[in-house]
Amino acid sequence: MGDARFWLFKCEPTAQSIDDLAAMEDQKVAWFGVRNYQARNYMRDSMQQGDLGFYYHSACPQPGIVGMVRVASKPYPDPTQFDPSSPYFDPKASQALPRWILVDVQFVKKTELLSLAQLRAHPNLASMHILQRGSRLSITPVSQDEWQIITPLLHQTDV
DNA sequence: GCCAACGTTGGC
DNA sequence: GCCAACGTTGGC
Repeated sequence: MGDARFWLFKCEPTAQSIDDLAAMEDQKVAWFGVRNYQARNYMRDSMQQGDLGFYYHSACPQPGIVGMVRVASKPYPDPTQFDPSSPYFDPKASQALPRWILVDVQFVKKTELLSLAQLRAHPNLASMHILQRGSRLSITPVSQDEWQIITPLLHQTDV
């Protein structure tokens, strides 16, 4: 703890693209709907306000990194778990014993697509979590080495 | 649309 | 506690 950490946030662009995030109030959104314990634990136990992350578009024609984001809150209960009308409602969760914890994620910048194929092609990124066979976690840690390899490959978009 | 990989559920 | 069945993810 204490050291800066880096993350990768996966999201389907049909659900919430990097442009959608940039268009939100304060360019910030609660990362609701995570229902995987490991991903939850990262948010609850390991993330710190100010940590940086990559924004990754998945399950789409061009999967890959499309921008940079920042952890913009401390962990707090995901409100959708208490909402019976939400698809993320969890009847086993209560206000006293919330089960699902999230953080706010804030837009930092949009970049040109750094595709999954490009990531795979890089010899020094082979151990990246996202590149492992069968990797499905929606939130994964990124090592400092990986961060320093990838950030220079992210090019500014002309907007 | 296919299918491999993974997490969860529930019977026993 | 085991494990088969099932649902979901996500690249291709």
